[in-house]
Amino acid sequence: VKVTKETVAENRTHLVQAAARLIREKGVDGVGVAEICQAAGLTHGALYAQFPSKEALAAAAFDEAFEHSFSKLTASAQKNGASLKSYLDFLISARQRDNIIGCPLTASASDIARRDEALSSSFAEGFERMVDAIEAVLGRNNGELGSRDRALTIVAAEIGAIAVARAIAKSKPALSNRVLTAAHRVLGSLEGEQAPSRSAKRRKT
Amino acid sequence: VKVTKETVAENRTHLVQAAARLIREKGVDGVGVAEICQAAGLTHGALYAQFPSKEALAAAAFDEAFEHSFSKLTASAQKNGASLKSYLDFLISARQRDNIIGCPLTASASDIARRDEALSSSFAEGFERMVDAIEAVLGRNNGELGSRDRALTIVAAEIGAIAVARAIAKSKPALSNRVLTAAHRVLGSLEGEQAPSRSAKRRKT
DNA sequence: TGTACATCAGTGAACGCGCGTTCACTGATGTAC
DNA sequence: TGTACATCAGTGAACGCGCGTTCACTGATGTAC
Repeated sequence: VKVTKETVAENRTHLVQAAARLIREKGVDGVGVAEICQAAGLTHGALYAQFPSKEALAAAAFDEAFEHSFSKLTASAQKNGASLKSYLDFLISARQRDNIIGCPLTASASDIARRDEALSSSFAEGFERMVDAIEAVLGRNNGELGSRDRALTIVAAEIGAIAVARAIAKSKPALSNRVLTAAHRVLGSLEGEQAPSRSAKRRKT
Repeated sequence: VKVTKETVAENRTHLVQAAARLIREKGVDGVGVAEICQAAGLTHGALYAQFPSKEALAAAAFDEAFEHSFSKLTASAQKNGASLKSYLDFLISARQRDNIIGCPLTASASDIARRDEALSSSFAEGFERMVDAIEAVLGRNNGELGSRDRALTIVAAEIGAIAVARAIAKSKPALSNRVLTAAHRVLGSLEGEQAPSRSAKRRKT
């Protein structure tokens, strides 16, 4: 049944969004194409009119999920002043841990290493964007630690903290919460002192 | 073919070790029972004389891998003085990233959340042991951050750093290395100052 | 604007395949005597 | 110690199942005239 161009685009969007949600929830191997297509309101055969394979859909879903998550992050952080604390409030929280359609970085970190290079590239790009965003709100000095090193560590640590918190949520919920609050507090301490801004310097002289 | 009790025990060990290696490498879903049994020198049917299911073997493999990895960690760290740096040298390195039979915490963090509670418990136990080991070598004071919070964060961050380094190794090897060195340096800064020991106090008075 | 028809997104049955698991069978082990 | 036999770890064919993918077909769309 041929459909309008509009419908084609809508169907593709539904497909990608359904894939993003289900893959985040169950993993790439944990969800079938039939289930994804059904969630998108289509039959499983329809997928192959839009994508050459399940893996290609997964890559598109990953990009989509990252875009969505990143825009929510920056919106939330900027509303609250774009400080390191505002980012951490969003990223390291029970809400993020329990969120079905949360950040794809945290959902599939250890999965990615075993998949196509396309997914590795997607992941790396998303990771770098996140690191850039964090670095932008860090002070320049923190002992001998540069802002880039701290930003890289904060993002990697956030990913680890959420992954751990999710992994142990079933068996040790209290410890899971503790990991989140500890990581939030400790990573927050890496903000560093802001080097005097140019306007502040000018005021002094 | 009935075999001696010794052989039974050996076969079981081979089975668990092969499973630990292959699951770490390919993930629980990425490796089949036939492949595991073949690697252990058995046919696939033999598994069910020892374990009720693949998932049960996976749990045993996880415990085994953790035990093995933890004993190597403590041995290596104690040889080098059991400081935070000696732990980080072992845990956050290219060697650890590329190691096939590395720490199971890092291999399957994001996998665990989607599996049985048995695996979640195993993971939580391993995580806590690691946190205890790290906390034992931390100084008591580091600004307002308690040693428990810092230890929890260091282990979670280590897991995240290795997961990220593995995920992006294929597409951005330089960035992968940078994540490791950054995490090593920044987490090392969380060691904290040692509160004066009792003997030192006594010397003062 | 109205008509004829080529296009192609979507359908759903069917495909081969590999999976985890089962089971009748084998034959050396380990035990009872 | 020697013999008879029950045990059961291991074998490998077979099972049902769900997977990703293919394909002949459908029928509304969108275009050519």
